[in-house]
Amino acid sequence: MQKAKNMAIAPEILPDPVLCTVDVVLLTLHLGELHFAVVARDADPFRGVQALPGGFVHPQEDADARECALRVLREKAGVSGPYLEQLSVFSGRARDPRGWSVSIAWVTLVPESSLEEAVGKGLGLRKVHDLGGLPFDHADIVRAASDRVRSKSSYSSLPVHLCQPPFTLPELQSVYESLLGEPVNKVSFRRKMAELDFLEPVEGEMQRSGAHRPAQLWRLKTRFRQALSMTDRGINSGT
Amino acid sequence: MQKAKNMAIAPEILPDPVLCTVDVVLLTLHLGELHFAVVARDADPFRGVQALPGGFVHPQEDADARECALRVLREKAGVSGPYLEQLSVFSGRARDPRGWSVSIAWVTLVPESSLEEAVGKGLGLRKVHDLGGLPFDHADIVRAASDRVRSKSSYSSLPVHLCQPPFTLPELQSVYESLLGEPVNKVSFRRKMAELDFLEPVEGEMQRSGAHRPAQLWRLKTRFRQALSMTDRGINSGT
DNA sequence: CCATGTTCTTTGCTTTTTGCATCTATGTCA
DNA sequence: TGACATAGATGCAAAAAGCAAAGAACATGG
Repeated sequence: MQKAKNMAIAPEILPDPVLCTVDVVLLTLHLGELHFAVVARDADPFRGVQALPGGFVHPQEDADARECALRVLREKAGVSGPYLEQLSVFSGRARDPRGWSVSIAWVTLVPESSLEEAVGKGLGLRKVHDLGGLPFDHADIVRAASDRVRSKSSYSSLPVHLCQPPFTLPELQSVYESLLGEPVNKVSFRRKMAELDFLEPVEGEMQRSGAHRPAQLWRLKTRFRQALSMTDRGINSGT
Repeated sequence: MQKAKNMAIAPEILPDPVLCTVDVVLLTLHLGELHFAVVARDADPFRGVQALPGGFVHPQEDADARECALRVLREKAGVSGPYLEQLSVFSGRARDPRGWSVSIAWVTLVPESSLEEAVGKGLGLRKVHDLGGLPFDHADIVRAASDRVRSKSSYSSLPVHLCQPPFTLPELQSVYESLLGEPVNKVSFRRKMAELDFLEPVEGEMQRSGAHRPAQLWRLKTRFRQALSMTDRGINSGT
């Protein structure tokens, strides 16, 4: 039993309780636009309202907050083993009517195809600029996640997690362009991918796209599934 | 009274308690090396051991976690109004013998001169690579803070907070070089500062350095006291 | 079975940015 | 007043990024 090992806290210094929760901004690209996942809340406050997938930390189940976020993702979105990074903590007495609370917010990026099943079961997708009606400070959280992802997109491998492997370089480029909001020079893009060195070719080429030269297929090198590859010079606009 | 307004939580879904604390990595430059501040813990566990300044969140006093971090800085290090940014959350059941805990970790950068009084009153300074004997996971926290600051140094105004204004460009350059761990080309550095555009000249020049041309004095523009100025291309090595 | 269209990929420049050496400016001090 | 030291500017060389256009590889239709 865990409690038996715990050290007692003198009652006079025992702090007032703080609600400790986790919220996940699950991002994906749908029709070339960044979307985040919402689920209907199953309890008050805001029962039935669409909100970020989240919940209380369960000290018995969760070894740490990352495990908690992964559990939430698994239970509410059917997602396992995604790229997951800590965003920020949102805290204070004003954000939750139940009292002083802490939300440990996480961002995760997945290809749209990995959400198909969950979307059939009630998971919702909303554009990251469509923030109306969100409870608590979830609008702030989504904004922060979107800003973080967009700013990291210009100098890292982050956007690759929105692509279902194997994928082609033109496909990946269009993902980068969606996040950056502007076209990218093709040659510069390929030079940058070579420099970042997080892709490896997959044998066999794709041809389904029709009457033209087939493209090489690529996938993420395994050592970059959690760690990002970064460069000190970003990608700029193009043609 | 705050409690009166709070919404009740049904007992069956009330989560187990989580200890909610704040820890601050207070960084400064001493003799050209990055140091962090430690204070002797005033309670068990680890009473008397040198640790990061920190403490429990006080829901009555602190409006949010940032306010809590500022309070800790004020009470334990005599620092007010510094540049302060959230680092990360360190959490889990293993990091604190009292139970499942969350530490919201913050980084702050101050000029050495602003710590003189607190150092006289028992605040300690240790090199960021000297992590022996720290309690909890404070070594991990300091490492994360040091990594964050070093990596942001190459493309942002962050290091300026280690300089007591007014300062000269050569002084600021040597601060950047200390953080980057390598010399920086003088012309590139000045071009980058001009591009980042976070400095404004102070009338009057310094001459105390002796038998040579005096240098222009500068200070941080007020709008960059909390927000950083960033560029998409970093500073590289130089002569 | 070859010409045509389409997109992927590479190549050869032009333009921009960065790095380096040097030159000038402006003070102190003997 | 001239030697010295560091601040700051300037001009050129090297490197990187951007752009246009050529070449490659396929499907399709005459």
